[in-house]
Amino acid sequence: MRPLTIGTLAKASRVHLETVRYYERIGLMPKPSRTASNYRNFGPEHVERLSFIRRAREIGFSIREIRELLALAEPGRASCAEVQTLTTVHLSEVRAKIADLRKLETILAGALERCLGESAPACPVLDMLASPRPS
Amino acid sequence: MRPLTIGTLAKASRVHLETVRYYERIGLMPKPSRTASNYRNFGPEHVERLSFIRRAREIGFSIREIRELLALAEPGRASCAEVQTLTTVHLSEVRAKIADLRKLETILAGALERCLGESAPACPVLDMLASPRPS
DNA sequence: CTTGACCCCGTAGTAACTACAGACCTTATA
DNA sequence: TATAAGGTCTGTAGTTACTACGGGGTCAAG
Repeated sequence: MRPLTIGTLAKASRVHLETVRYYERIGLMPKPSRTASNYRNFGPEHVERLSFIRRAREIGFSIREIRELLALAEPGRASCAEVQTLTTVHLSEVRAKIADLRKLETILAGALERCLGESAPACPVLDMLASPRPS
Repeated sequence: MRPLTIGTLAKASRVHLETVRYYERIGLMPKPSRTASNYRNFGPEHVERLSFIRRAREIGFSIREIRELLALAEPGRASCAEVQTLTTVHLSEVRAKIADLRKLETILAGALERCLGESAPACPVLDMLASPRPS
């Protein structure tokens, strides 16, 4: 098969082309070999790694966390326990964020409900933002 | 009372001092008057406006949205309907985010559960990230 | 041989701050 | 009055994770 150019790699792993270059710049992806005309030349292992990264991003891991995951995924380092720790931390962050957003949801929905009620002398949303003690 | 310096204003409205300057730079806060020695000199209306902004940020409104809210809050423009629209849009964004995070939560919790199960030949989290079809 | 699609690099822009550096000013204490 | 601590000034750069651009070189098809 043809040498894998950056565009093909990007499509294969469903990562934006410019993002591939970005990942290389920040050292998340290894520098690939180059053709005579200086084009990047990737192999299947790059597709795999890049797809791994994309999936991890989709699950909400940060670049820093992905670096750790990739290190832990190295052969010989099958340290499931450490991966578990990382994932647990991440999960609890996700849960904290959900809890926060649910509070916001309640606040916003409450204000909007008051908008629909008849007894609104002023705008309930603006009131809430203007006064120190929102309902 | 003393002229309200930036530090005092920051404390009173519970906004980081540097953020106050930032808000002024981007035109979210009006430029205050200055003392003879070029210190910013604020009044109670600044505390109010800054607190309004902080509460709106806490509820997750973007700076752009807050600009609109502030414009709508101007006296004479009591356009509750427009505020309601803005808030409704924001609420649906919050709900969408919650839905996304809940999916992540399920995925992460599922992988971790498999970690605890006995039948783990490899790391379930890494497996999930490595294979195109996670369970 | 030309056209269009691809690739190169470096830089700058995005959101919403936060953190300096180096200078000046004010207030409290000795 | 001197000085030391702490507050304020400006402008710039760093943060996260990209995305977009400009100005060029390269490759494959017709």
